[in-house]
Amino acid sequence: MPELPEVETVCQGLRDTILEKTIAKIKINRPNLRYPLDHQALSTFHNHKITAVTRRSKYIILHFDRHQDVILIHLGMSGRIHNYADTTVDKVKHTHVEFDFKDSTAIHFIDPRRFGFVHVIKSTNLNDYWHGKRLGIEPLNDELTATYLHQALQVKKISLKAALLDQSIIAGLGNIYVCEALHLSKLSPYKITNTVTLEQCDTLIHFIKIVLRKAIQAGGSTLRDHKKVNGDTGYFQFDFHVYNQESKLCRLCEVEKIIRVKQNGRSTFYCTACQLVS
DNA sequence: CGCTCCACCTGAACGC
DNA sequence: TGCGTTCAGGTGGAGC
Repeated sequence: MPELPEVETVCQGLRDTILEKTIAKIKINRPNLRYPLDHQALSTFHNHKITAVTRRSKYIILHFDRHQDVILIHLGMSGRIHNYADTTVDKVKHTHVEFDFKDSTAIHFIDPRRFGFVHVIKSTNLNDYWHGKRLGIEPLNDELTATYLHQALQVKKISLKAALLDQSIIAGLGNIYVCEALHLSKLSPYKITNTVTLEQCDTLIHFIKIVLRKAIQAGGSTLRDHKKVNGDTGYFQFDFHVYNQESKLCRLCEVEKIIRVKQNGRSTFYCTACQLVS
């Protein structure tokens, strides 16, 4: 499911529903997702209150009152979190973790493909954790400057598409928003990183921020799995210029048709007329 | 070391 | 209807 806008949408939904709620019980229905679930560590959150929900890249972080650890949730490709008005509802297929609250509401972690995971980490070790994952900077942060990106791209010789998917440069972009940002920037996904100029980096950053902000406003993109925590779909998929728009007319030049190619094993959608290598 | 590929899973969509 | 194939929003380890 989820790139940064989808994860941010889920975080916002969680803030609306579970802040200040106290965990009654965390139920684990499956011993492992991508990684083994730490039953013991998760049980230490019983009777603790959620004080904040934050996001780093595509990770959701639950913070608690009087607890030195945080719960990290990654949604993988197909993960979602659903809010329930009571703890006794019938759970849907692939509900792997249930967080029951003292007020008898609940949130469930659902993930058919099980590429997602739930980790317990010491708050003080969070920075080390991000460091270990080689996470780069947040795209919506002011830290993302043309100078930073230019420097990062200059030392590499890979396609611009691959570089933007590299989480150690910018953390949070995925296949959809990289395709969209490249198109708006009129840059070829095949352009080699060390040929990207400072000005082009500036343009790229401008459109990365725009496309992410718009997508967050739209509640993310629902292709199949992504849902807000209340069950609503996002609707940014209706604003796609290139992603999943194969053979449709390019919305920039209105002449050429969007094509789909394979890059590093993943689909790239782009306009051969607008998105130049030079 | 830098980079590409593939596995990890389930399920939906499509072709025959 | 059913079976086989391909594809999907991410990540990280193997191998070149």
